[in-house]
Amino acid sequence: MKRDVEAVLRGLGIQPTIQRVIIACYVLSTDEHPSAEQVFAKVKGRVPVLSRATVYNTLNTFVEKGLLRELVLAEGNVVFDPNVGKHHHFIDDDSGRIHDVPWDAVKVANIDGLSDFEVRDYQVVMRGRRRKRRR
Amino acid sequence: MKRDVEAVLRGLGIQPTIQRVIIACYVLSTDEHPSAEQVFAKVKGRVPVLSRATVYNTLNTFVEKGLLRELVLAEGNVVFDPNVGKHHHFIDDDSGRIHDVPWDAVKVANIDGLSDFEVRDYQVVMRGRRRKRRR
DNA sequence: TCGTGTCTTAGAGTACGTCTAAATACTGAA
DNA sequence: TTCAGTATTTAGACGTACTCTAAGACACGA
Repeated sequence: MKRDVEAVLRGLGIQPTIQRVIIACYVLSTDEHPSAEQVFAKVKGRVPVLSRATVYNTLNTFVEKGLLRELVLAEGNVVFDPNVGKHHHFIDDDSGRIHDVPWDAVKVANIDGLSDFEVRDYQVVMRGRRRKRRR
Repeated sequence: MKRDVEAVLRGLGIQPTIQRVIIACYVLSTDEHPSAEQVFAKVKGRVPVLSRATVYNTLNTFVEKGLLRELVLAEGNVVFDPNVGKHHHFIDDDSGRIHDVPWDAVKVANIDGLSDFEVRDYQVVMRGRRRKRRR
């Protein structure tokens, strides 16, 4: 795991320091959408010392290099999404948790028909209740 | 204008104080999507004294009562939208400005087909460049 | 080994927003 | 009108998320 991550970072031109590798290991393996503070809390124990500034710097670097995507969907904080492919988002009213929705699950038509806007990127943002899994 | 706004506020069960009327006049007449700080800056001059807390309280009250909608789309701050009907949003890469996109300009299909989620509300969020108006 | 540039650190600084306690304004009843 | 109770506003303290700064640690090539 660590090996792979190191290679990925190097491939993006990011020097794989201990801090960066550990942060990357965490954010790339979780299927949550953690905020910088959550990352800080999770990763802090796994490394001798770690400053808040490093976490913020590292996450921002990852976003710049395309390893992560930054999402601003809910109030109060920016979260990071290891899934950089095209997909939509669903936000649970109860828990506030963000879930990925596959690109093809929802169809959007006529984006190109807008006369005033040249759309580079888009997504559907949904809010509501998560349905109980039927078994 | 002031008269109308007073009536609207009263209709929603909001006591129309001077501060609230002036704030409402501003946010309801702008076609921007101002943040609380912007509202504070704009409105400050028009009333003898006005505290930051009042602006935040008032805007939150307006949202609760359905006069405004709160949007969290772009980094850094919550903005308020006087257009409470269904519509989509476009965010200009260059200026960061948010533009409304009519509900019918874009078609979304299969929202109801999602098996895991019960969608209460949704919108398409687009990013890109605003096209120069052709004349 | 040395030197240069990169990275990390702690803590100060900033921005946005909420909370508190006190002062003021409004309301309805007598 | 007067009064009491409630609602609203105020200044400033507080909280949280995030960025900046200056100094030290580290990495790597000559």
